[in-house]
Amino acid sequence: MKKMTIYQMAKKAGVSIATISRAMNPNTRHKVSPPTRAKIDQLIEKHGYTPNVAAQNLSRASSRAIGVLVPQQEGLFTNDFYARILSGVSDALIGSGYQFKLVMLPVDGKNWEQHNFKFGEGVDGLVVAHWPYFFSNKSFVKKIKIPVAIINDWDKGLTCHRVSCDNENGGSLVAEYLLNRGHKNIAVLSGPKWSTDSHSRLQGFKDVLKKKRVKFDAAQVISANYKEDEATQKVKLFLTSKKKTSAIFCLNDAMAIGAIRGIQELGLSCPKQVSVIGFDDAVSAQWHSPKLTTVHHPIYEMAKGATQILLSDLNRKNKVKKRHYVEQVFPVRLVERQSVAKL
Amino acid sequence: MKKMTIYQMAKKAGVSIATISRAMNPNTRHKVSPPTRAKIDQLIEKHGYTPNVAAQNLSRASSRAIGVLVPQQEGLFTNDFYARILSGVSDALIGSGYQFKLVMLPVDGKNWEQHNFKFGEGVDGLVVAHWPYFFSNKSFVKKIKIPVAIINDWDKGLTCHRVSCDNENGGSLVAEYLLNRGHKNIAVLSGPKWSTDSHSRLQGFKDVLKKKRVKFDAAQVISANYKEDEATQKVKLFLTSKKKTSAIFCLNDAMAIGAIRGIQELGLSCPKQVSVIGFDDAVSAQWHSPKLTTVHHPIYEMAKGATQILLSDLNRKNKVKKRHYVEQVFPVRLVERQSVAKL
DNA sequence: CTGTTAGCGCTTTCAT
DNA sequence: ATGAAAGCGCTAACAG
Repeated sequence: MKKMTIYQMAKKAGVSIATISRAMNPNTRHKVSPPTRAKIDQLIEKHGYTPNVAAQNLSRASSRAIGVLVPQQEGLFTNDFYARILSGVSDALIGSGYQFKLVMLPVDGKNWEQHNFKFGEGVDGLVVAHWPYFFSNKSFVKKIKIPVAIINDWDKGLTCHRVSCDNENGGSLVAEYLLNRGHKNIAVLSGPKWSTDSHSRLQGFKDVLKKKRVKFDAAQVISANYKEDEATQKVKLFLTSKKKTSAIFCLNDAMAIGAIRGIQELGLSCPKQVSVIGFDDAVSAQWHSPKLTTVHHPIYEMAKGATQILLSDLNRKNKVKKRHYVEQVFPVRLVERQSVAKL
Repeated sequence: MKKMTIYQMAKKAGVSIATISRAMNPNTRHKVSPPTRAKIDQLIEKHGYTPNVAAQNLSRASSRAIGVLVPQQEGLFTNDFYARILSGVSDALIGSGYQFKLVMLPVDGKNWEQHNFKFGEGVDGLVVAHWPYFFSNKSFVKKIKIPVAIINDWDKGLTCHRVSCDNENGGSLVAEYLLNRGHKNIAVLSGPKWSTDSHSRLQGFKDVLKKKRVKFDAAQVISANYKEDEATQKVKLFLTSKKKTSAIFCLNDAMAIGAIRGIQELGLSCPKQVSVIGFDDAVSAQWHSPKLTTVHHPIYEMAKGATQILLSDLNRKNKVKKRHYVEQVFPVRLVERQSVAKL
């Protein structure tokens, strides 16, 4: 049983295709007389007619879909962060009439040029959550002809919407919290050098220390890579040389988990002997022992916000108003659990 | 800067639109002479031309996208199960040339008829992971004109592809494991009556008990609803009346977590006094204390398998071969952790 | 309220 | 190797 076309339906109903079209579209449905409407409805039901979406899209010059650009990676959504992003986007889409399309792009830089053309990929707008791609292709934002909203606090001055979170304040909150609990000798497990988030967090952290006149030198930052295992190793190494450290600020939760393991493998207790504080508030953070004190990253809200911004841009498009790019910064908050001791 | 059309590109290149089209398409690209190809490539690059996807889809009568039908629910993908489904689908799609489209449908039965027409929603095939919808609309499988793969072991005899897991064997594994560890007085926290998975698991469980001549009566099954909180309540109630229970088989992990809490709130120890075993192997299961012994549910593999089946169906479509529906059953395995004691 | 008709931008024979 | 032209199925003016 092949799909029916609007022409076939029109013939069966004894009306023109325009009438069928009107009857099918919520906005024009009232323009069809009740009797005709009823007849058409019945026919539609009987034959299970559904309009050809491609034809509609072509005719309307819109796909009524927004895309989410993510890295093409095995098991991507078992990554809590991406799962939260998808939830944010899909929640924002509820009731909007827009569909949700995943646009996956490889993470390695190879052949990205080939993929560029994919940006037209049948979406009216794009939420970008693809770090690697972004970094080597900032200019794509200029090339792409549809509205874009980027999730993160990279460059200013991009011709697109941007949502980010207050990483700097997050770092400050950590510093204040640790200081208040009596910690003076704090080590930092940094993120990869390319991570602007990591830099901002560290900056906010240092600013508070400086303001409070707590000395902090480069030797206290352990350069790491956001990975759990590496954190374990580096922490063990660090702790065996520098005895004085009473707390470690990990620039993400994965490393915090790793750090705790490192501490425990050294036969030390967390938080009794060494406290750990993370950043992100990954779901697993609340289950590990000790439960991780960390800074909540509003990634869900950011994704939702990015989508909403996109949607209102799309709605505004018909109007004459000139486009402007919105930037939204979401607040972070410290979540106190059990991995930081009071000295 | 508006999007260019193939006509504008053709004019600039001094060739016909057919030539542009050929140059853009991998399959026909070799039919264009190298010089022309080069010129076109350069022009495309210069103007950032990308074909209009809707037009392509209409012309090709294919969207090169597969859809995943999921319930429209806030925070859906923070649910581990759905996250794993998405990962499975997107992993299967890597390199396939197909895009991934989320089709979200409300969970309450209202207006589902209105949504029916959405099934044409611009996808070439559909992976169904929408329990509520399925149950009230089994017939949609007949109406829909594209290949469908359903994730679960509902009805046999549906005209679509189906993947499931060996729930019954899962139940058997649990029974054997518990029996081997010396448990005789086992309670069961059942799932909602509509859950065929739950029934199958229980069936497999009972079969083993019967075979081993361990008596089991209806009073030992606590009817519950897959919810954590309810499990806590029911377990506390049950345990205060029936003292003999040494182990509880929970038909999903959420309830297992709840059950453990119930046990602990009663001042009892799990697994020392009461053992608990779950089903699903949710990510959180490995972090709770005690770490949950459970049956691993291959939902990721199922989603991936469903997608692969769909893709090969789609590829086969051109050929003359008659369609046939494939059914694939994935094995489960027991994951031993710390929530079951040896008596 | 309903029908006619001109696109929408591309793919794909069929010629040449 | 290239071009001309016929759709693909629908929407939206426009006319009545």
